[in-house]
Amino acid sequence: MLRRPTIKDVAKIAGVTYPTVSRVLSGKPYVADLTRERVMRAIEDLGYKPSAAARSMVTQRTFTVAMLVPHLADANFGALFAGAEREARLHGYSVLVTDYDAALEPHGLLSEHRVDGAIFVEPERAVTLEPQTLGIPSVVLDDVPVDNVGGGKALAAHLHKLGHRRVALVGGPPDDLHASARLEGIRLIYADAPWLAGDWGAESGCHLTPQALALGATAILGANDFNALGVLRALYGLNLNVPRDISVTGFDDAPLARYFTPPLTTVHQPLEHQGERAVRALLGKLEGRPISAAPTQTLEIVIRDSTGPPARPVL
Amino acid sequence: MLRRPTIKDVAKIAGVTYPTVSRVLSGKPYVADLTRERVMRAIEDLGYKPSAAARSMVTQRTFTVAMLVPHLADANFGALFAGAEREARLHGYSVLVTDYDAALEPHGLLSEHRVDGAIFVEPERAVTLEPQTLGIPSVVLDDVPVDNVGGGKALAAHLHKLGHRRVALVGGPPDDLHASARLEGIRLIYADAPWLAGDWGAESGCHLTPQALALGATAILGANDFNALGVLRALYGLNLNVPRDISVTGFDDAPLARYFTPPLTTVHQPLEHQGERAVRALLGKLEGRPISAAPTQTLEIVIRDSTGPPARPVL
DNA sequence: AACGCTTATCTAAACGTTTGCAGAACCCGT
DNA sequence: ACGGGTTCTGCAAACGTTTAGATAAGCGTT
Repeated sequence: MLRRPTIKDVAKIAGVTYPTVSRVLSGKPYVADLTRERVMRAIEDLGYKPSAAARSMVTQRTFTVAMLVPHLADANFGALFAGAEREARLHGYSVLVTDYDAALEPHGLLSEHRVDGAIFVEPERAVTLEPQTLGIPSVVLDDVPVDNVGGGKALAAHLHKLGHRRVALVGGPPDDLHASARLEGIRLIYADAPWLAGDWGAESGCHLTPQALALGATAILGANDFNALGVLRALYGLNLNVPRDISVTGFDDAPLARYFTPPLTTVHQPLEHQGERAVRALLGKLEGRPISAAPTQTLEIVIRDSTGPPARPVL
Repeated sequence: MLRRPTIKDVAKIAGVTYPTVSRVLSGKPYVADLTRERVMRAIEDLGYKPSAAARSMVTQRTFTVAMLVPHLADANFGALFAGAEREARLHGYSVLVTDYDAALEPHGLLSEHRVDGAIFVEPERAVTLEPQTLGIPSVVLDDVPVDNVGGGKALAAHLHKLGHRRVALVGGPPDDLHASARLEGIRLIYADAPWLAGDWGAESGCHLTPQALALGATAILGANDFNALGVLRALYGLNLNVPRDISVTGFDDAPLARYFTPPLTTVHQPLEHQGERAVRALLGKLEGRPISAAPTQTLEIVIRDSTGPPARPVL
């Protein structure tokens, strides 16, 4: 294998000049049917594939957007990507996933005009480099806002109706916007609900559980489903039954949540839809379309087996 | 904003010609210290970022490799990516993650010389398009083989020692190589162990559990941790206690596995390491280095609380 | 038979880099 | 003063496309 075939090789075989081939490839009008056919054949025969690099040299576009996730390691962004990918494809774009940190490296995605725009999955990081540092348009997932407050409230209301009088929020980084919003919603019902912050991992939920119990909580709300899993784990270790002795809830409705022991009551996050909308917003920016502020999306609570009446009902 | 600064703009400001700037950027020798300094300053001032497209036009390389995962949606490849990314960065490459299907689209990663090589995470798909269809070097994750057979055997041996006489493998696609290898290992101990195949999801483990029970199994081996989670869920629904009434094992040691109820006995998969080695193998191919066949890597069993002696010991 | 339209193709310039080669300037020993 | 190294910098070609503008051919009107 010496060299990859170029548009010129195709042209030579088809007996035309190379701009004609270009026209065929981009589906431009004014190409004779016969010519088009010959060109197609040549392309096929040679196994020619256009060079994205050359194309984007002249068009100054890559038709690619980046999706920056916090740590790629643990994330839960599968559905998010699926939605984003589909929407992007619909408009002739493709989506690349990377780590924040990797993307910012000297040769990273964002540093060398490799993508036309970026989607930041976590708002916190985005702001610190948003202004002009980042030379390309970007959107934060939260530009498509979801009603975390409402979700928290729904969960709290559910527990309150079951008879719980004292609950605690466990997990989530102390300065995180989502976690804070969820707490805010909870406090709409339980004004003095304590928050034992940590991070988004199961470990966090696990080791904070004893404290929540010590605070007298009869229901523990995980800041997300993984936190909740940790809580479940700790409770199991303490020989406490869920939901008989204590109730637990999560947040996000991860695909696995319905398989926890017991299946987790949580709030469903329409991640796929969010990914789709984020892409739509980004492409809007890219093509200079005015972006209408997206309406906040309400979140549905999904009740499973991890919640029930408290052990000793107050009434 | 009219135009992004180019190497020529930098050159003008620094008072040199643009090839000199190029030399500075690529750290070539023979650049006067003073000149280098002036150029650096200009780059800084302008906020200049090189164009990857232009660069790869002339070098014919992108210094980027793709990591193709099955469905990106559900996958468990976080650690894998982390390892790959680190190793790649070490050699000046970056890693992009995408979906098989997306990558093969007309404008996908693989179709337009956007990457120098590809890593296929699942062997099955890779072979179907390996030969010359795919115009670039690629490696399959299994080029860095792990001892699935040994892992299965270790699990089986552990159960056997606990006193189990009848076990069943649950989940995993019927034609999957990994799943088959795991079964093979199990049958080294339990020659007639049945396999109730499905897919890799929790759902699969969940609805196949009753059948496994009907077969008289006192221990159920999930083909992976998610399958095992489904099994745990089903058992919970059946009011059976793990491990008192029945034992359960997984495979892979997903980060979450230690937080299952009860914490899952499983086999640890060194994903990070595998990602690292896959990249090393790929870069080897890219740079024409001879690739030494990697030795099969042994897998460690990790024993947690989901396994114990059978309910009615045979002896 | 010359005219204008439409349709099809070609010519040439441009995109932003890297790199081989050819100078230019300097320093050294003669 | 002169040739012969170094060390630095400029010139020009090349990479594979897209796209405006020029040209050519075909055809229906006058």
